Amino acid sequence: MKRTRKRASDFSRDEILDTARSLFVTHNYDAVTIRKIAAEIGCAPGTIYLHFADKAEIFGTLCEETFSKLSQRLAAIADDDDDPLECLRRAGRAYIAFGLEHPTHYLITFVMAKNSGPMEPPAEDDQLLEAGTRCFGHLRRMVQRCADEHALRIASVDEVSQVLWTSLHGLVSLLITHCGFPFVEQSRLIERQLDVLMQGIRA
Amino acid sequence: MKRTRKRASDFSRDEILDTARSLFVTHNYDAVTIRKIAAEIGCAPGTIYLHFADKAEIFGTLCEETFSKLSQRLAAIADDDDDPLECLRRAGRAYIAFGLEHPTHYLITFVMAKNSGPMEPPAEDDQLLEAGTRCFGHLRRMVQRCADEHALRIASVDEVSQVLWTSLHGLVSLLITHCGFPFVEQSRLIERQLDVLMQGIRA
DNA sequence: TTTTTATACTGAACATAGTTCAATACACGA
DNA sequence: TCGTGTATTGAACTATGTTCAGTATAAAAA
Repeated sequence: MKRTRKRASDFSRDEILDTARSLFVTHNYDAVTIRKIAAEIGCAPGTIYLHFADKAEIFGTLCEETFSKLSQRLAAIADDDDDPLECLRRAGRAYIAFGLEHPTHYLITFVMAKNSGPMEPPAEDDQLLEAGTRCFGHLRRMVQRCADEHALRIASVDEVSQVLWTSLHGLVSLLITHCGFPFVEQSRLIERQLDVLMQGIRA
Repeated sequence: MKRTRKRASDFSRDEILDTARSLFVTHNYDAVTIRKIAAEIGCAPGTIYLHFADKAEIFGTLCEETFSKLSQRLAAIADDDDDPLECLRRAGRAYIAFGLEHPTHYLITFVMAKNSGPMEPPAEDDQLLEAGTRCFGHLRRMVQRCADEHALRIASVDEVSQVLWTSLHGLVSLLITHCGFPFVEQSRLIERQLDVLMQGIRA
């Protein structure tokens, strides 16, 4: 015999992910508890661990899933044949919008990054970082196209890509976490940031 | 009688802060436990709470203290009579260096920001945010000087200041947490970031 | 139909957090 | 020496992630 599926209550991996995803919209990482997920879907805490090694794996899976959507958006923009500099600006805008739409996912992937702190082992959360690096790949590809058309002041595609990414990330993460700070009106700040960055890299 | 000081072991506020500070250098926020601090200085966990309301207050105090140093550094740079754009660049460099020197303090103040997550109340950690906003004040003052000398492309001092801050913050926080990412050589990336930002804001 | 068996599931228990508080120890004035 | 007020204790409370011996169940076997 190989399979003994189909029980009255069969708690699937997807059911856990769905519940976690919905709790995620209104609660942050610490507030979404294994016990709360279990209670929500009506199973015991231990059941969760039949499908996931630990809490991080649950949220890592959700992040991967969410960032695939960002990856698609960026890919679509990168495939446009518009002015590459204009593509880059649109990609930046899309990146920021995405972060603001999925604040918890964004924070978990890019700022918590588990073990975040000095002196910790590199962690190498291959699974978790993959989503991010894939997105970065699209960004880098767009920068490359700008470089190919001699539209950049700076020769190194890596340097430009990383400067853009870190700058966009700073804006997104501060807009998400520091709601208290008296930022200027959000969309204006975003456009200004894009202005400065584009002006800073163009030839 | 008013004071019955001087016991065999008098656990002072400073002793707690000193211990926490030293643990901080090699451990992140979660790893520095109330019980570990207590064990280190040889008192009971409860003793800590005679001096601090909770764990956040301990680390908030340390952050405030640390960021006062940054504030001083920035103030010194801001008071220079050099070319204001050059001051700004030096300030950016100092800000980044500071973050890399005090990674845990930096993360706690600017990325964790307790309650960080969507839908949480603004928190308004006046005490904790004060350090940061004071530093931002120096930055803003420098930007103002650039504006006074018509050295900026963009009229709004607030917009420029915030764009600079968020961009610098993005670089610092990613360099601290994402040690795994294949960044280009660190000092080169930092200078490129400053290049792009300066080029992006100058008239 | 009854028995066996592999597996999904349970939920109490473990380790570790932050935090509280009744009980205790102690220094010092009387 | 005693009494008093305070500094200190450490067990206990709640809550977390995680584990695992035990239980229930559905399918295969008899």
